[in-house]
Amino acid sequence: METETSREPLGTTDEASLGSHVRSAVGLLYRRFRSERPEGTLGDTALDVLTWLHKQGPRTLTQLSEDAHVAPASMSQSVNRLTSAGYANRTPDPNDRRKVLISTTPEGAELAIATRAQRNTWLDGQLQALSPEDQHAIARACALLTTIAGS
Amino acid sequence: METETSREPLGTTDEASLGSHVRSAVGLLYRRFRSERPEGTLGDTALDVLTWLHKQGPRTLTQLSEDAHVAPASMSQSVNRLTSAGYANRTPDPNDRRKVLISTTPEGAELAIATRAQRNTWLDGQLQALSPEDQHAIARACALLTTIAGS
DNA sequence: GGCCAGTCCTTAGTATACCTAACCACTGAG
DNA sequence: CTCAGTGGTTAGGTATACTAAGGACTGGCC
Repeated sequence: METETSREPLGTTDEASLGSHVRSAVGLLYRRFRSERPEGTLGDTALDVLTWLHKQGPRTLTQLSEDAHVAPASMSQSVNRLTSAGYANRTPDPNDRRKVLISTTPEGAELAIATRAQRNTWLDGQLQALSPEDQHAIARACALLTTIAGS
Repeated sequence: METETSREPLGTTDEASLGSHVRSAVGLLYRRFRSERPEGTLGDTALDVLTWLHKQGPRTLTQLSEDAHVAPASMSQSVNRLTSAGYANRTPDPNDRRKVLISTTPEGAELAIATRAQRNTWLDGQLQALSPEDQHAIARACALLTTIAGS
């Protein structure tokens, strides 16, 4: 199975490094995912936030902004959209009232699950058509790249 | 869902499908890449366009919009930014004057190469620290996912 | 007690990038 | 020459991000 290695062994080709491929693939996928989004629904960031909250429980705004790699002010806006749509709540932290704990409402949790499932239908279908080895490669790449993104 | 390969090392929960992991990794990487962007420079889309033009030669606006999976109107705006910055030209197609051929200027081509190299420094550094197998997995995943995104 | 630096969050203003809808400009068929 | 279809553009709106500026609270120090 050296067929793929011969294509891109990192840095052999002039400018087409592995990083370039990763970057363009990410851009393409991101736009593709966005185009799947039905109108009138939450954006990708807002939905991600909802999912994190659902999985990890209440988080402070700063924690969320670090999770998403965005500035706190940006996250505050995203949370605004969620709260004004009734999908999340802000609760002052009783121990440190500078902090605000953000949590999902029941509707928010439900929406997070439902929307993710719906949006992943197409992608999962495509992925399941791949060979187990290919799926494994993708799973591995995701884990690796997630780590890199968080570093 | 239960028929997934048992070596799935990612989430243990049933809802954490491979598609979910791909999606969240893509979102994370996208935001990470964006945060690397120095201010006053071109956005990701504009830069991608410049790179495609450099590699493939002149393209019509509709072709570009299909490449990027965006609406023609959106691409028109992105091209506007490029042309007003002097990095691309619009040329009416002599055979069909409804069409507009978009091409890079020399400055645009140069910028595309330079900026990509600069932006990929960090990512390539991270990637080269990985084992060859991991790099291979990522290269394979990129190829697979690029195909999926384009389908 | 009261002051003050630092932390956490918010609001305001700006920019990128995407969308739909509406609208020209041109082509090719009749 | 009219008209339907194609290719592009502009207008208006949304989502997301940033920086800058400020309010609210905490904890240490006088």
